Amino acid sequence: MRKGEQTRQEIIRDAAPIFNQHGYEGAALSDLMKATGLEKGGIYRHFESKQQLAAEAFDYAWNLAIDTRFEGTQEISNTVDRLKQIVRNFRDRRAGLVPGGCPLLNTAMDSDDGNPQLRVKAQRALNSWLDRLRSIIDEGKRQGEIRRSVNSFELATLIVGTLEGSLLVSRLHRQDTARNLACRHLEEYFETSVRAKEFKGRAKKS
Amino acid sequence: MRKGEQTRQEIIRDAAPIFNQHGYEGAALSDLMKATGLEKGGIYRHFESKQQLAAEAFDYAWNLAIDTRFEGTQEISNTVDRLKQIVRNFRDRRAGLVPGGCPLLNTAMDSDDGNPQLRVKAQRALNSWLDRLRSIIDEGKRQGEIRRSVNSFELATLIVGTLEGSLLVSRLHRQDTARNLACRHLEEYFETSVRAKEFKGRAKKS
DNA sequence: GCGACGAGAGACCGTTCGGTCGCATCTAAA
DNA sequence: TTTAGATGCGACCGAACGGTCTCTCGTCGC
Repeated sequence: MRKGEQTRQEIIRDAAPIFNQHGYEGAALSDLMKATGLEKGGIYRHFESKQQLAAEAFDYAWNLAIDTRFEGTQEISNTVDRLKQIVRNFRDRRAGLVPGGCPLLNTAMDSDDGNPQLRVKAQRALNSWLDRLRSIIDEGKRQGEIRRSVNSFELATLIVGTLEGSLLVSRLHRQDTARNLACRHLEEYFETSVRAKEFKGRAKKS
Repeated sequence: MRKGEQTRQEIIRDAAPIFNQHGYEGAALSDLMKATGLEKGGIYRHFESKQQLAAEAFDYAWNLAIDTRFEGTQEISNTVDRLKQIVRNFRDRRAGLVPGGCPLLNTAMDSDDGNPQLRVKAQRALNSWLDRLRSIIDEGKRQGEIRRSVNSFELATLIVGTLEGSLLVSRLHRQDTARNLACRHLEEYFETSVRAKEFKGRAKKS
């Protein structure tokens, strides 16, 4: 019983990059066999279908990604600075992740037509990410660090959209320019339009 | 000779939505046969491979998209207002496009691993889009409508990244919120950080 | 109206797909 | 050491894949 569970986890770990790089359809069982070093029967012993394996591989990849993006941010007391660190994490911390880029971006596109099971997983992943950002923004508003005029849902959506979009352009261009640009833009935006102003000036725009 | 060329164009037109919705691998020949109403031999009479058909279908879809996004913008003399109209076009003008969403976004993701031919096409499409935006921004700088401090390449990249990212989130969420938000954000950004402050004499309403 | 050729059909090809299953082997508790 | 259940192998399956080729039919210049 012990050995089996260990093998199962290894399969997930080895299969995740394949799914993340090639997509669900593009990840052939032969690829998964090569990556895991197992034969077909060895894989199907632990998963009842390719779908199920893909689902667990996505969870593995996404958890790794989301943990990395929020890494070392809990200690930052000021919420605006915390948001800035999250943006910087998105830009800088790419080591240790599952190869193939953001699992959310990949799976969202991959499952857009067909594959409802993976699509639901991607939607939940997006929502969980948005929720974590929203709660930070709401906390900031409560603490007076973020302007009351800021809509937390809208800001969270803007952050996610901007970051993921820059990722797409960066990947197509094969260079980091777009990602760096988006991060700088967001940090600037946080300072000019999100962070609550001290009493020296009056907030004038939304 | 005439009949053949007409059929060829019809195949491209009918195949484009299939490729745009399902991706290259996901678009099976049987799907293309159903969409075109032709048998296998009828399709291969006009295209020497699935690859070639996919490439031409992408060109068709992308030209339609890019034309629509710049539709009715040449007449706008002020460059900042022109940029704003492009953003609005991106948000609003979705009728008449090839179904399945932005061909650039789709093909970029689809060809990220493997399929170098389509990837090159996507890269060129991105560059052509960026170049058209850059030339507008440069024109604006020359005419004093856009601040000299603005880097045209960076602004163009930011616009594209923000728009495409919002598209992704919108599609995953199955609602337009993210797209509308991104457009509003960009328009605001144009006014606060792009439009030159001095010459407000030629302010033009949209 | 005829003949030549362009156009399309569809049977056929080898390969690969996801998935199954009987069997050999390994593991670990008694 | 024994042994029963856990684990993994790989031949096998039907379906679907992209692609080829021959043959028939429709179109169009003469």
